[in-house]
Amino acid sequence: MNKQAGPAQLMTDPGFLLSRVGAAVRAGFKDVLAGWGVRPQQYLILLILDARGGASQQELCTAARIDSGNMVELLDGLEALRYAQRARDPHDRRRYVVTITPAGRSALADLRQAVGEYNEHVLSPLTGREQRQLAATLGKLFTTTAEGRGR
Amino acid sequence: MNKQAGPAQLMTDPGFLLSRVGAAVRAGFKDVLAGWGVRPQQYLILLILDARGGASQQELCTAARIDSGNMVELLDGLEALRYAQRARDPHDRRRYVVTITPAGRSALADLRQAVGEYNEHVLSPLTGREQRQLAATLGKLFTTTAEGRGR
DNA sequence: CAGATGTCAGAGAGACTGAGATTG
DNA sequence: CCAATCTCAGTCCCTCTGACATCT
Repeated sequence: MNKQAGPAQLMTDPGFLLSRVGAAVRAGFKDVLAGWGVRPQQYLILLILDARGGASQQELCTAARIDSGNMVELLDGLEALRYAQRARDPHDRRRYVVTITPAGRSALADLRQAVGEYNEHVLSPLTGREQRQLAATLGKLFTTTAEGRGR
Repeated sequence: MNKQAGPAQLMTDPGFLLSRVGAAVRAGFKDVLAGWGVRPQQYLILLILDARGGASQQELCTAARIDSGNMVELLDGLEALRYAQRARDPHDRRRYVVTITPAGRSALADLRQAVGEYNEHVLSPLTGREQRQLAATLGKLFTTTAEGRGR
């Protein structure tokens, strides 16, 4: 087993590894969700809607860090699947109130199960202790890299 | 496993954090390289060419995990910048031998400096110990998530 | 009017697929 | 003929920008 991974120094570069492993995890994640016709961002939206009970598109954009230009198509897809629905906010008719449907909650239960299994699979090479350390360390980086996005 | 990942629980989900932080790091990385008119994949190619002294496009695709269809345009760009050049392999005229130019090595020195500073900035919220642990853990995941891609 | 919300069209990147030309 | 290498055209997803209509 030759290691052929290019410059060996990259294998210890946290920035490079973060970007590479993150992309690989995202790709596998996408494949899992594709079985339900749902994209990663739509899964995120369903999670938020389930937790909050309802949100404007603006709030969804902020919470999920999704550009408002993309949100339109993502919600169109969820409405076509009957997993979510839009309704004008009667108090402020510029806004839509987006809610998750019973069918959406049902699908979300399956999705959570599948995603949980995928996570276990991806993290299986690590010990439980390493998994917790990784989550804690990434949590730190998440809060600091989170700033500055959005329109 | 347990689960019930609402948005709050997502902050402790390693898979989610990996995908998010990885994307943020990749985006910042791209901005740094953009100052030299170089894209992340082209930087990777330069690193590999510098380490090996020369490679066919096929070898570059494998080492950098880049699709052969994309490699064409990436090398076109590096040739236009005079950072790399293609020459037919006289022993197998199907192949190109790609090499880095002196100008490419010079630019690469600057790029390494800038990338190093960016890495320090990104990882600054972590202690030295955490940085080493992160690199080691990601290294494990990299080898297992690496399989299966390529044409 | 100014500001907020949502929609739409298009750019650019990365990842991928399929077809074809050239060479071994 | 078959396989390997490279090129080209096109698709898909994600991100971002700018213009626009609607509503407060």
